Amino acid sequence: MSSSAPAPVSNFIRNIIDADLAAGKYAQRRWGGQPGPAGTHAAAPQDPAKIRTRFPPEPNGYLHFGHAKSICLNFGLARDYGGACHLRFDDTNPEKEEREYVDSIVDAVKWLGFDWGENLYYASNYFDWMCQFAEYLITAGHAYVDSQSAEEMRANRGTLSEAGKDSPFRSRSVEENLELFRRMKAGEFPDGAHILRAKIDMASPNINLRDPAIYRIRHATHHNTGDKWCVYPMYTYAHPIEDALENITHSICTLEFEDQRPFYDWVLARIAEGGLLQKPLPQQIEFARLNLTYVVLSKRKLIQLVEEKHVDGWDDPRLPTLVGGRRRGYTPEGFRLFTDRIGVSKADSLIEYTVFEDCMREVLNESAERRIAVLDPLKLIIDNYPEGEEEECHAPNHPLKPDLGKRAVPFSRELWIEREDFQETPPKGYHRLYPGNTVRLRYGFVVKCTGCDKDEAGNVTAVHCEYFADSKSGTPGADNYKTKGNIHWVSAKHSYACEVRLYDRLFLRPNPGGRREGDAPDLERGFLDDINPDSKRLIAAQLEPALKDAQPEDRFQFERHGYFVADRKDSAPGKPVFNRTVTLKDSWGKGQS
RNA sequence: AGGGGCGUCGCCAAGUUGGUAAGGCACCGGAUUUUGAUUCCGGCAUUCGUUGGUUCGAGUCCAGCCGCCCCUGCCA
Repeated sequence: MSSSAPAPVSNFIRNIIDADLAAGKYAQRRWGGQPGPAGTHAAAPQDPAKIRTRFPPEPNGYLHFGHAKSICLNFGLARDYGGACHLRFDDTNPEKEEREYVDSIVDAVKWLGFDWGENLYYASNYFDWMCQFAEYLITAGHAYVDSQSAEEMRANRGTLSEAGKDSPFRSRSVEENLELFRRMKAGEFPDGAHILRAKIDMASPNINLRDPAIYRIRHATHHNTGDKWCVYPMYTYAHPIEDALENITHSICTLEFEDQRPFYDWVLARIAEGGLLQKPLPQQIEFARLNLTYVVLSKRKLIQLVEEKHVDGWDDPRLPTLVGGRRRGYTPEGFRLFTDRIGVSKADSLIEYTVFEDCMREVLNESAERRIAVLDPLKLIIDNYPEGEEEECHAPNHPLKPDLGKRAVPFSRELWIEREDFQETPPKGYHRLYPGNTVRLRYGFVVKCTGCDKDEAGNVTAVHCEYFADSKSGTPGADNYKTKGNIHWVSAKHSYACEVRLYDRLFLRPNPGGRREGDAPDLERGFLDDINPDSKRLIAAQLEPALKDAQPEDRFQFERHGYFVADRKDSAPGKPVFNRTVTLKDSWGKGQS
């Protein structure tokens, strides 16, 4: 929706699409309004979508930042080229997939700001066609039923450097294969008794072409098709068919599927030979998956973090899941900006986490209203301010957007200031509060520090100062006071204590579990070794009164601190709880306060 | 070991038919600034993993070498 999108930079995928479009590759392609084999599109009008891409998650887990890259990529291309992007659940394995995940995936994609319109599909709705195509392949001599055990199959597959051996069942007749496959389908055999395989080449240097499995027996209830089937297609067979049925033009996936592409093409070419699929056939394009420093993105590791309770569930704000990022306060705009900023290529890359954070800062700086919060409160007493008196100061809600107005913040004799804004003996270059120094209380008065109180242990318990009555911000002459320091505060009498969660990176090292300098050659480290024990800190902050009204997911900049969001789960009406999304940049070294 | 990929500034990443290295982030200066934030201006690869070759001319073509990633699930 937002218009100021910069011109997209060229990348290898856009180059392919540009060339395809220039060649008029899809000019004759038709779209029957629903996915289907050649016949369902034949008499239909031209496909209104210039290109079709798809985001095809398997509904067996939560989406993470890596998926966000893929989502933004696929939906972004469709948007830019006047195409369509389908949301398709790749639910070919009945044993691992659940309804709960499809709902969460739908939410996540919507939240990121994308719309698939009518194009929400399930691979499991194509099982009839996949099965017909399988029978066609058998009939054409391109597939056979193998009755070896899984172990035998593995043993006969060969190795990376040695050819495999043909299965003793490889030369069964078409009739026998058809008969067996139909009986498989009818439920006459137990799991694993037989398997349908593509007949390609057991000596292929590409292991994926050594007669890959295409249909296995699984007596299991499927979340969508129930007990209708007891044979299920393998991903490598199903995926190209799903793409073709849906008129996908560019099937974009990650690099590890590169070796699979010859089989992808083989499946489609064989079936198209039977006139069953519309041409041109979809093409698979592979890109490098997202890697981020200080983060783990593998499903296995994320599960472990959750199950072993190193974090508080899948939506823990420290997790790089989309639900976690959402609770953390990261924004959809930020994810989109990030995807654009890092680009897409085939080179393995490792993106610095700060790039991600900077994208969030950039978006939040523009959109978040400002508020005042004292995270580590220290009392400031203005000795020459009349006891019992109070007045209003006025703070702009957004320095970049005066039209957002100002709000009143109460001022009184005793304030809370940030503990780190006072130093009895200041380091060089420090220009906040220290005895003798003059500082402006942001949006309020200029004060001169006169000293501090301490307890027996020597800890500072309160700071004293005197204010200049004619220095109030916004009043004539206030600008005559020049101070280098400018600190925030809240009135002790009017502020309220609130739970704030200060989140920090979950891992202490850029490559969690990676080797460290000086490690013995045989030392194996786990990613859990690098967990940051201090990644979540709960504090009681003092907030300005206006913050009480914050609604779940309202985002603010707490001035001089960073961006915070009212937790969508733990906030109660009138009692929001805040999560720190990301700190402000700080060139003075405050960093992780 | 066989196959498939990748290697351009600290991190990403452009580089259509060979013509003499975009941009972003980071970083370093300087200006503005009631956030040590933001914004703004300026700087930042004689060099494209490496070695040779072809050419008037190569990041772009050829050959060799080096390094990294992926592939031996009835997972996706």
